[in-house]
Amino acid sequence: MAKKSLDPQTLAFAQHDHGACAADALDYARGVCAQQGLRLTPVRERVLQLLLESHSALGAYDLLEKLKADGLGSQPPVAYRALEFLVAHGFAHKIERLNAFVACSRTHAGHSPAFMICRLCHQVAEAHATPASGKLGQAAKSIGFKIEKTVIEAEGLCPTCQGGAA
Amino acid sequence: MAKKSLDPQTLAFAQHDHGACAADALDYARGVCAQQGLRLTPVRERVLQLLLESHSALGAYDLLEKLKADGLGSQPPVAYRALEFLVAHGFAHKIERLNAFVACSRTHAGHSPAFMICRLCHQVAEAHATPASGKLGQAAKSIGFKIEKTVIEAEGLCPTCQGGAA
DNA sequence: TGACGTTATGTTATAATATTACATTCAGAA
DNA sequence: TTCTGAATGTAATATTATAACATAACGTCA
Repeated sequence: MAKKSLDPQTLAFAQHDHGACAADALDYARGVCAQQGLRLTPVRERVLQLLLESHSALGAYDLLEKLKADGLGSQPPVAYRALEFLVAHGFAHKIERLNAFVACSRTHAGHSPAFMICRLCHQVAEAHATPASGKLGQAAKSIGFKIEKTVIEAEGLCPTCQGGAA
Repeated sequence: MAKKSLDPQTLAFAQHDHGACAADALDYARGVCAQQGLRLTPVRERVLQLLLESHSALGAYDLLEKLKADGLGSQPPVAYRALEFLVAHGFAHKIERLNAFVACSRTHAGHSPAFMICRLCHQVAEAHATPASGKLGQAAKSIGFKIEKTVIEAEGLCPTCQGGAA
């Protein structure tokens, strides 16, 4: 029985007001873009919205279909370019394990994220990692490897799916 | 100036007798297979050999080309099936970040590996991770997420490439 | 031995993910 | 307005991966 965490970093598996969660994230992205002179264009904003609709990872082609439905672009590069922008600016992350993308839960800036992927419900929770401090960091240091980026993804069962069905 | 580590886990970036390194790994795999009644068939053994030739990750299609040259199979499933076997039994690992595969440096059994990928020379070193103990483990525990498998991959510069060229 | 069940391989086709290249349009600065 | 760079539209194609089914090899046990 995990404590009923309200840690916004790992919201995905907790009950929460998802409408507000998504709206906040979108507002945040709009703010950052305004501040930094980034262009949150219709395609980019729509992709972010689509990612924010759930805490699941979506493939580029899933997104592309929805964009099509909105009349916002129909060829793969449209989706990939929007995702590239969102990832570059930290509004989304790629889940390498799934070749898919999630919105950033953005509760910490300039972070090095870690993800927990439920193999049943496919939701993805984001946590903050400190790769430099663990075994990996030690190993890197001891051999002189300079870490620039880390991919940290755990696959398993979320609290809900552990109890429930198959 | 990292210490001249002889840690076999992170051999990739250190000078070592690679012929022996590869031969040992192959012998080890043969032994395990003999012991456990696993069939290290010609295709599987050849794929392992190919992976062992370098400490770089190879794509399934790279391997397939080499298999072709050996007359050992020419269609994708041949390579993927051999890789599936090798990964399932811990003789190789998939590097999710690269959609490619490396031989296991197998210096620890039943492990949870972490990888360091040099973005210049493309070599990959393997280290032993303890995901349960770091921030990720804490986060998982606190929300009740049950980790079954972890992907831990660092991208950056190996000692050699830091000093050297571009 | 030979018939059977299982595991592995061969092969075709296709699915899923991602990028290149080039034309066009749009937004903002000069 | 004109220019410039950024963003988008679009076609084509590259790369990674799997499904499905036929055939062959292997082991076992009657």
